Amino acid sequence: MATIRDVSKYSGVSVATVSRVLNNSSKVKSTTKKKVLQAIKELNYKPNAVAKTLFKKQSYSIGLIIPDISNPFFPEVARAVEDTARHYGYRVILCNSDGNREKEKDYIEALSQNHVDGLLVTSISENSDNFKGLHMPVVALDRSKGKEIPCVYVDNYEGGKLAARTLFENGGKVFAEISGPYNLITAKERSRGFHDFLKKKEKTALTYEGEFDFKHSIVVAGKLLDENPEVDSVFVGNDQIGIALIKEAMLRGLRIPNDLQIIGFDGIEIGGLITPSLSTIQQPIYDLGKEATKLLLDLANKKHVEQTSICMPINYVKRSTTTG
Amino acid sequence: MATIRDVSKYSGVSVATVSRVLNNSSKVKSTTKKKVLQAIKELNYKPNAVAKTLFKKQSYSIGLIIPDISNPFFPEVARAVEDTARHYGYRVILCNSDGNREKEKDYIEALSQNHVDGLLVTSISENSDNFKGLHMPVVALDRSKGKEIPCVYVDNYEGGKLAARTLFENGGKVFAEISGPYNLITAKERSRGFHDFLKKKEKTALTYEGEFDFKHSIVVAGKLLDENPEVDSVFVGNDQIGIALIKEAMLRGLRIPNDLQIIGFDGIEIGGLITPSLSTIQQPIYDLGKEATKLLLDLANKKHVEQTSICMPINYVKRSTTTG
DNA sequence: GTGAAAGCGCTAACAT
DNA sequence: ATGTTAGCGCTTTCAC
Repeated sequence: MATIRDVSKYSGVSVATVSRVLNNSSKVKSTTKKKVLQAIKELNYKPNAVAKTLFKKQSYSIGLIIPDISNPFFPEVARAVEDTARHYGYRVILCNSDGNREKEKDYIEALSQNHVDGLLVTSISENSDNFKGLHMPVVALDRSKGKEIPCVYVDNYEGGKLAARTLFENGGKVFAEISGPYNLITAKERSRGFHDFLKKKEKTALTYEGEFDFKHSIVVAGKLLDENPEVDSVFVGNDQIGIALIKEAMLRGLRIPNDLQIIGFDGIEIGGLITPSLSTIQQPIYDLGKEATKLLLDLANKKHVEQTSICMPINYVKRSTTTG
Repeated sequence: MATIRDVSKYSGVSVATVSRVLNNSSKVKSTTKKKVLQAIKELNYKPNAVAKTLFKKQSYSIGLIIPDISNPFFPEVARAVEDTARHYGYRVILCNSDGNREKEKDYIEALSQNHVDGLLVTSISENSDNFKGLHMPVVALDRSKGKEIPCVYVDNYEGGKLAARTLFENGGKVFAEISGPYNLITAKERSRGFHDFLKKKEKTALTYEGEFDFKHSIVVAGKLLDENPEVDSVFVGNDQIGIALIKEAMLRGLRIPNDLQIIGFDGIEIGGLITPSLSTIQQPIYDLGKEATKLLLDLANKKHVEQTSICMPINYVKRSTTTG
C-alpha cells in the first residue's frame, strides 16, 4: 500500500502539499497539482482513513444499536439509516442488543473506543446510564427518552387510541388485546391508549401480555382464542403478533373480519402481503430511520438543530382484517 | 479523554509499561501493575482503538455487503454474521449494494480505506474485478464464485431438482415456474435444476422470469395465474415470490394445495407463519452466515483452512402449499 | 505556493 | 522488569 510519503517522493513535492491536493485545503499551483494527481494515479494511492480518523477525531461512522435485525421492523429502519448515512458519507456499524442491558453497554464501549461519531439506539430502557458521559451524540429511535436524549418517535398512545376507536366504530362488542412486553415503553403506551379510549366508551378489554416475536405470539394468540371465544375485536402490540393471531384464528376456522377483527401496529411490509392482509396502525418506518440519522449527523457535526425531539405521524391503514 | 500518556504520568511508569499491562504482552511486576490499573480506573481511561488499528493494521471489523437488508432473507444472515463476528471480537459494517456494481465498488473502496479485516459479500456478479487486488480476504455468501473466491453456498441446482421431484411425485400435471432474475447465478441454477428434472420425466414447465421482491412478484404471479389457469404446480425462485403467488391465488379463489401446489426456496421465517404456510426448499440461513463469517475470520487471521469452499445442505420442508 | 516538523495515541524493538 | 524512542499515515501550524 502506497502512503502519502510515497506520493510525495514520486512527485517531488512535500507530503504537506500532497495532503493539500487531497483535501483541497488550500491553494496549490495547478502544475504541481497535476504532478501530484499523476503520482496518485500511477501509484494507485488510497489515503488511509484510519490515520485520518486518528488525527481528526472523526471516523465518519455511526453505531446502530437495535434489539434484533431479524425482527421485521428493524430491517426497514436499518435500510433507512444506512441509506441516509451513506448519503452523507458515513458508514454504519450494526449491533444487535437483544434488549440486553449488558450487551448494549459492551457495544457502546466498543463503539466509543473506536471513535464512532454517534449512536443511534433503540434501547429497552427508558433511562439508562449506559448513555451517561459519552463524548458523542446519541439519538433514540422509536423510544421516547424523555428530555434526556434526543429522539425520533411516534405517538404510541394516540396509536392505541386510534386502534380502539376504529374497532369500536366498526361495531366491536367484545374487546381484547395482546400487548407487547410492558417493560417496553412503546408497548405500554399503545396499550394505555387502547384502554383509555375504551374506558371512555364504558368498555373494557381482556389483556394478554405478549412479546414482539413470532414464536411466543403463536402461543399467546392460541390461548386468547381458546379461552375467550366470544372476543370479536383484538388490538395487538405489533404486526408480528397480528400475523400470529391471524394464523391461529384461521386454524380455528374463524372468519376474518366477520368473526374477528384485528388491528396491528407498525405497518411492516409483510402485513400487506399475507391473506387476509393485516389492518394496522402504521408508523413511517423508513422516515423514522431517516430522520433519526439526519438528526444524529447534524448533532455530530454540531449543526444547529431546532428540534431534538421529533414526533412522526401515524395513521390507520385499513386492510382485510377490519370491516372499516 | 485520557490517553496512555496520562496514565503513564499518573502512575509514574512509562507508557510502554502501561501498554504492557493493557495487553498482557509481557511480565509486569504485580505492584506496578496494580498502580497502573488503579490509574486507569481513576482516570477512567479507555484505550483508543483507532490508534491501535493504525499501528497494528488490524481493525477488528469486517464489511458485510448484501443487496438489501429489507429483503427478508438477509436479516437472518446479518444476524448470524453479527453474532459470530461479535463472538470473535469483531464489529460488522452493514452495506446495501442493491446489486449495483458501482455501489458495491464504492463500498469496497471505502471499507478498504478504513482497513476492515475482511469482506463478506453477496454479490450480483459471479466474477467481478471489484474484488481484484484487495489486500484483505473476501468470502462470497450464497453465491458460488467459482474457484476465484472462497465461498459458502448451497447447491441451488439440486434444490431446483428437489422441488421438481416433489411436485411431480405429488401428482402435478401442469408445471410452471416463476424464477428469480437470470442474472443471478443462484436463480438460474434453481431454475436449471427444476427444468432438468422435469425433462427427464418428459415434462415441461411454463417459465416466467421474476424478481426477488414482493411488489414485482405480485404482478408476475397474477399474470401467470390469469394466463394459465390450467397450471397446478408452481416452483418459485424464492419464498417472497411464493408468498406473492399465494396471495394472488387466494384472490382468485384457488384452493391450495388442491388446485395449486407451490414450493418456494429459502425457508425464511415468515413462510411458516402465513396461511397457508409455504412449503419450501430450505437453506440453513443462519448457519450460512455463521460459517461464512468463521471462514472469513480464519482467513483474516491467517489460520490454516482446509476448505475455502463450503457447500451447506438444503432440505424440503413440507408445509401447507403441497400435498406431500 | 510550498516545505519542515510536530503530533494524533498507540505498540514494539531495543536498551538498560 | 521497565524505560526510551521510533514509527503507523495522516493533518496542520508555522516558516519561508
